[in-house]
Amino acid sequence: MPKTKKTPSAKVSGEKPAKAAPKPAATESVEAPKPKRTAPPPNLLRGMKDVLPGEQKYWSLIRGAVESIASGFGFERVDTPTLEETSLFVRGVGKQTDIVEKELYSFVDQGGESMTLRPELTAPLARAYVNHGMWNQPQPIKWFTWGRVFRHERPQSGRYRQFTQAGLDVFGDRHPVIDANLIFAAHCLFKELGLDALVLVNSIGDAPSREAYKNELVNYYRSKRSQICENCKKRLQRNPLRVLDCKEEGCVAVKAEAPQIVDFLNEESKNHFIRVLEYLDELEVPYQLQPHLVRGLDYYSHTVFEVVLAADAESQASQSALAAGGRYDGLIETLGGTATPAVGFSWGIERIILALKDKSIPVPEIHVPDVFVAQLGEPARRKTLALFNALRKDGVRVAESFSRDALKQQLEIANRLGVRFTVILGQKEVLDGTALIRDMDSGIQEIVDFKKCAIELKKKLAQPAPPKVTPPPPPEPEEPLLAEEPMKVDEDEEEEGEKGKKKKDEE
RNA sequence: GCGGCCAUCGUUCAAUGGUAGGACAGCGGAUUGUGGUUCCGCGAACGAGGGUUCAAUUCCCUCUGGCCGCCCCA
Repeated sequence: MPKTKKTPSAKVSGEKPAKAAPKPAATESVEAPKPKRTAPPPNLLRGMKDVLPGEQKYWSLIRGAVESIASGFGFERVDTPTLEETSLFVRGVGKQTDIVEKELYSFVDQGGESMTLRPELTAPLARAYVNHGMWNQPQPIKWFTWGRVFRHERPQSGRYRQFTQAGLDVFGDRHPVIDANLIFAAHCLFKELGLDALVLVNSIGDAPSREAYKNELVNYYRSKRSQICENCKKRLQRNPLRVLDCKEEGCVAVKAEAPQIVDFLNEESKNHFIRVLEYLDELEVPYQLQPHLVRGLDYYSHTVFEVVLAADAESQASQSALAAGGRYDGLIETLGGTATPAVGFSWGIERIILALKDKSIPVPEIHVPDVFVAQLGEPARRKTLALFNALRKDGVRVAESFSRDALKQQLEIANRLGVRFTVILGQKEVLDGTALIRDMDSGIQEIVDFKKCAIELKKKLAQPAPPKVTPPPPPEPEEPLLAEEPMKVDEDEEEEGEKGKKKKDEE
């Protein structure tokens, strides 16, 4: 059975048969050209992502969890503008940092002012604290914020140019218990989401301690100069702490013997750190000391931490931090406020979503309607319109397909949506002043008074849904852990399949 | 910013220097007002621009975008 019958006329005339038309249209004119695109569609900007409806369940799950943690721990929501004066980040985050040096989305507006799409949430929050004289309020100030941030980096998975952070920050309290409880809050989210997470923690002390350590570190690395990479030699001059992040073989070896900052903390800094760890023990937060953990932003002091998946703790994966933060006691003063201690962190929402997907954590669907209203015929359609709105106002999650005529299609949609009940209104029901309530699971239909329809439905919905007898089909088979299987076998098989098909076609 | 790999219907996977094929999803049918199964049909793609060629989706270059590593970071 040949798939395409070529009409002789088409062959003779040499015209392009516009695909294999089911009806022989040989005599018809074929000139109707394929509709051509007038202009290529605009592209999504590099490193940006659309969040389509299918993704929303992740966002709403995390948003809900984050909000409940924030309010549970006593944080109040604050939203700052996406756009800030460029100088805020130069002063706050630090001129020397990569974020400010090469990743800023900055531009000059029509008024000639240099402004920047915020690359992080902490500096704007600190600015708000200063601008509104928050030190006049009872301390500590505990703020929760959620927003998009922008960094012009080379995108890859877990790294976008626009991404979302949610942050918790405490201003005006230097007590170590604050640090510990905040770390606990950061970890809480992962626990609630079912992700096995681990806190990596370190202290970089106060400024004098840090200076002393930097000197010693530089001295040590200079003594090993022959063993370290070119990059690290540069780093020693520019930003010495960064050498500890280097993954070059030689540098890793040198790092193993390198002095650790804890040994350079002055009494006060050390004491603070020890007490943070004690409180973490008390809170039973799974943490790991990382003597070489440093942060890239200038404003950090004392406690610094990251939250990673327990599975990633060893692998040192570069995009593995799902949340990170620390203490920044000097920032408020740097921005012109009265010296105010502060500590905070941010969750990286996109990375958490990736982790959720990666671990195949089940995420509840959103927007699942309970009831579908179906209609047959124009009079019924009119009544359905009103019924739909009555149910909606009553708080019933209800769906429709007003424009369809065939009941069959409407039931198909109702089925796909997964509603528990479908209300059917037809010619007959309209005349009788009744409605049909169909239980989509059992297929049992009940005739009810149209006016009592809403009440009846609410009564039914109040009862718990019976457990589904047929379990949903198992999700896609797990990817084989061993991906070393040679693929050639499959190819051969497919080739044979192709041949077989061709043979059939020839017959 | 640097290096490597890649780019085909909405998704996914093919094939090809000369008509781009399947699967899934979508849409529409299988007689009057009943979904989940089945059967049939339809619409749907070579990222953009240049070059080589009689002819480019295929070869070459540039751009754009994606993935991975580095820098750095959530």
